[in-house]
Amino acid sequence: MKTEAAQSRRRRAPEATRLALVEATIDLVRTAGVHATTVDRICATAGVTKGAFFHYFPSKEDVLEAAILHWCQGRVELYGRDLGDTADDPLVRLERMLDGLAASVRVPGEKTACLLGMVAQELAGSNNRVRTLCERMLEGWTDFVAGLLAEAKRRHPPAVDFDPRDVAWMLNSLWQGSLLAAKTRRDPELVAANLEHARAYLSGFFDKRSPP
Amino acid sequence: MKTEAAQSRRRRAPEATRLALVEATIDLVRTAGVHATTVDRICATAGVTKGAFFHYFPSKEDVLEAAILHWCQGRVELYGRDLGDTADDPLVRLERMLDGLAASVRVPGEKTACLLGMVAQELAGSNNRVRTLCERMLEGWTDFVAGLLAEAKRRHPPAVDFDPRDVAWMLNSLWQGSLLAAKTRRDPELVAANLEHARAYLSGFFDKRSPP
DNA sequence: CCCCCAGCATACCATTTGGTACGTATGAAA
DNA sequence: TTTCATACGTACCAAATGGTATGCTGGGGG
Repeated sequence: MKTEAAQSRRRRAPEATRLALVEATIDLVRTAGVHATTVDRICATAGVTKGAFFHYFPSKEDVLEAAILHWCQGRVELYGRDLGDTADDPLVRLERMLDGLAASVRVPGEKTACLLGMVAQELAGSNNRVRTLCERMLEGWTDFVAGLLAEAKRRHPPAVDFDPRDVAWMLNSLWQGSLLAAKTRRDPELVAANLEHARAYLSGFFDKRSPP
Repeated sequence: MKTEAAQSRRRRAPEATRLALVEATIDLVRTAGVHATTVDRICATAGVTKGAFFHYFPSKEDVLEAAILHWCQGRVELYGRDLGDTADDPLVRLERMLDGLAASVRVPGEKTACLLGMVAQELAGSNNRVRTLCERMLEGWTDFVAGLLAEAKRRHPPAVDFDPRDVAWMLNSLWQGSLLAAKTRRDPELVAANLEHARAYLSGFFDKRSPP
């Protein structure tokens, strides 16, 4: 961890310090959950003191929200690259997305956990502010996938009809549940196996070869 | 909450007191998570004092484990009833299971949360004892479903081959993820919709009508 | 009838936690 | 060169938390 904010202690680098705190939060929450991630530990991981922490964030809840935003933005960028050109066939882009997701849990040092899932599971029942934010983020991702599915329907009239948003939510749910199960079993390959089922299910809709 | 253990304060009812503590733990953890569920709150909900708590459980982790065991036993009994006779067609029993799961989130006062999922999400990365217990419980459920699927394969040779355990893990993952998403969106119907996709996927395997 | 131990209740404790008060260093502007 | 707001660091605090020590109490065995 210990970003450059640690070394350049008294050197002014506000953005770097803030980012270090946000990334430390992401890292800690993903491994231990929200409540087990204390402000002190965030500071220690980021290499700054409490004074710095509360200079940037009025409360612990505020770093959490910043962390969620930063995390989701990062994921959008990551998967966005994987998907390739927007002009490509939506079905191909969908395939690339599944490949990208499977690949993301196979990265050696990477934890098998989604920040959004961790936070939502822990706080959805008790903190409505955070719950709403998680809902918005989940919805964003689902909308994107639903868009791909809708475009795929238009370009490749499916053999069986389906509701894009409905299917997108199913994929999102399966993804979250897969991470949960994989982490519990300590077997990232479970995610890949589940994504293969998702792929098979999707291909069931479009199974007659369609014109380019 | 407040079970009869509250009223019969000085009345000796060891089993009732223990059960009250376990059920209070289940209830609280399902809504707020593990770390947010304090020993004090468990005691208050169960209507007993800390002295009683530590008389039955050496530590907080021990109630948690007892809660997990009790919860899983309760679920096995609940769904066991829904499935009907063991001699029935496994495919029919599978359908009943999906119906039972969908129904379980529609119960009016019921929370949209699985104790196992909550605990696993929060502790799998930090507490190996509890993680292992959760893994065993998840595996138990998966084995059961895999057994049904294997029996279904035997009785109704499927059009497309599949690995029962693999599919069972997928269903388990989808279930957990659906609860997570439904809780975040505050929409239990999402679970039902996702289970319909599961049903459709399964029927894809057995889609040619087979003899009774 | 008395004793004694399981089954609680009460009071307390050390540590941790989120948060505050306030001091100090830095660099850019005047 | 002085000024001054920003960007931190240090020292502290009240509350919460998991856990302990110890005392009381009722009912079943002797």
